[in-house]
Amino acid sequence: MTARSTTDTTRDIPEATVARLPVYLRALISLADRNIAVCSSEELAAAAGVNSAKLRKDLSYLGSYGTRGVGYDVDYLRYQIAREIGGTQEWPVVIVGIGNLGHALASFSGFRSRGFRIVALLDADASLHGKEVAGIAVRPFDELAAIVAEQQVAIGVISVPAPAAQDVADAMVQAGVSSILNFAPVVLSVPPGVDVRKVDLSIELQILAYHESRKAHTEAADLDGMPSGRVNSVSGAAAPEVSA
Amino acid sequence: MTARSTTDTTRDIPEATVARLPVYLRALISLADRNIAVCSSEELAAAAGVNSAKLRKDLSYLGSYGTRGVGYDVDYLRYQIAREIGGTQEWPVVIVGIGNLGHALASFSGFRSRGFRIVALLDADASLHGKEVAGIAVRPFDELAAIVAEQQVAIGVISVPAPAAQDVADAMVQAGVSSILNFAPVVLSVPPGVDVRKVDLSIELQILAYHESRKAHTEAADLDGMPSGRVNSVSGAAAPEVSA
DNA sequence: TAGATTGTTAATCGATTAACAATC
DNA sequence: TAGATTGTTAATCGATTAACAATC
Repeated sequence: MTARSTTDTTRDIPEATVARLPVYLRALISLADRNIAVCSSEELAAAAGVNSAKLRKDLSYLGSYGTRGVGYDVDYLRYQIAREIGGTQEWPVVIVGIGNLGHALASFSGFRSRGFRIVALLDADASLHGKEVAGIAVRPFDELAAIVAEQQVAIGVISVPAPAAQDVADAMVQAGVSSILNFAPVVLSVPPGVDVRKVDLSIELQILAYHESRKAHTEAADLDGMPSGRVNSVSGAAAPEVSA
Repeated sequence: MTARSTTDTTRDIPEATVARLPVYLRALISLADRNIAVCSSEELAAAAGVNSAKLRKDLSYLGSYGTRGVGYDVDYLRYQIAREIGGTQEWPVVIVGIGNLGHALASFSGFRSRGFRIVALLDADASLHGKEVAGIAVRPFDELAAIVAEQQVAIGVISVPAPAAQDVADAMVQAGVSSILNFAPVVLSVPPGVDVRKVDLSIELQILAYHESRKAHTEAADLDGMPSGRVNSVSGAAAPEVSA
């Protein structure tokens, strides 16, 4: 019955909290860049676009890293969060599908700076092989298994057209990848133990359109100038996981 | 106190449900393409990667569009969902920031096929002006206000580097855009009434890495081959909205 | 000590799920 | 009528929030 490892230091952190930790980390980095050494939960929450109660609750799952009456040491908290979310190690990543989107992903500097190293770009299209994208040569899709084994790749990114996505996922799983970020607009089937997160660009727009179409109705009623302060907005993609 | 319009036919649909409606719509289109005229909640749920109880609950917010003992008429349900999420009209969209990502977004065929028409590509970089991307000429960022007004643009996409994102958001809001899809890794401030959704590529990978780092511990315990069926995975980005 | 701010509790809210009565 | 499947209810679960005791 697959007993849990006994080394269970891992307090389990709620999914919603896990999804916000990278946001807090980014906010802390931004504060550190501005030479701010200490911050209150109120300040950090503002920088992260959440309310302070939620922030404190989230941080409480990690431990007690603040000082009552004072606040949080920016560098210390930053280190603790980075450690918690595995940001202190480097993760090798493969990208499969080097079309427009794959090209953009390969060129995206944010991955590297957050501990992800793109070790290979793969595409089934032979006309792309050998071409360099962001300084990395595109290689044949067939080499996936060898690359994953050799470089210990745990995370794969799928940016192929929808009809090819399931086959790519199957090959990734077969090769030993156990976390997949999927940009193809399809529901992937994967065995238990494999995590899939999906980024679906049209769906994001469709959700906006839904709310937009509802706004039209009440627009007239809002014309009497109501106070219009600014609100920090975060709507990170907090997606449910898959497969135990 | 901004009274609600009296034309309140809108049963209010939970956010989590709204985020899944586009997934159901896509599943129905796929069924229709395979000439399937009727489906049960069980079948549709499988195609959408959710369980059938959730699907039925979600659909119940729209109305009673099924037939007990029979199932759902694919075309009819498809139409009803499309109507509900505003997919029967066309939404003009502007994209600001035509770097690698903006280029990929402009070329993405999924937008057009889901009722979004890209009416303009804007960039502050003069060297891009006049260049065509996906058949659309890149224009100066300055023209934003004129374009939004002229084409009645409600939805804007931000794919500029992080430091420029807030300025772009401000200009969009000023011009009359009230829904923003933000790809820049920053927390945007917008006035109430403006919706922001955020797609944050590094954060998606960081969430995967978090779970991945926890998997390592229990790996050994899982070696005794447990049943490993397949599981449909959906982890759409179900993001909380912003600003009332 | 007085003031500030954390970490935690408890209440509330929203989402998920199983079960089943309604009904084709 | 018997079998199938929806739409809804009620229980459960997880996330958010306000409030405040603990404590620097």
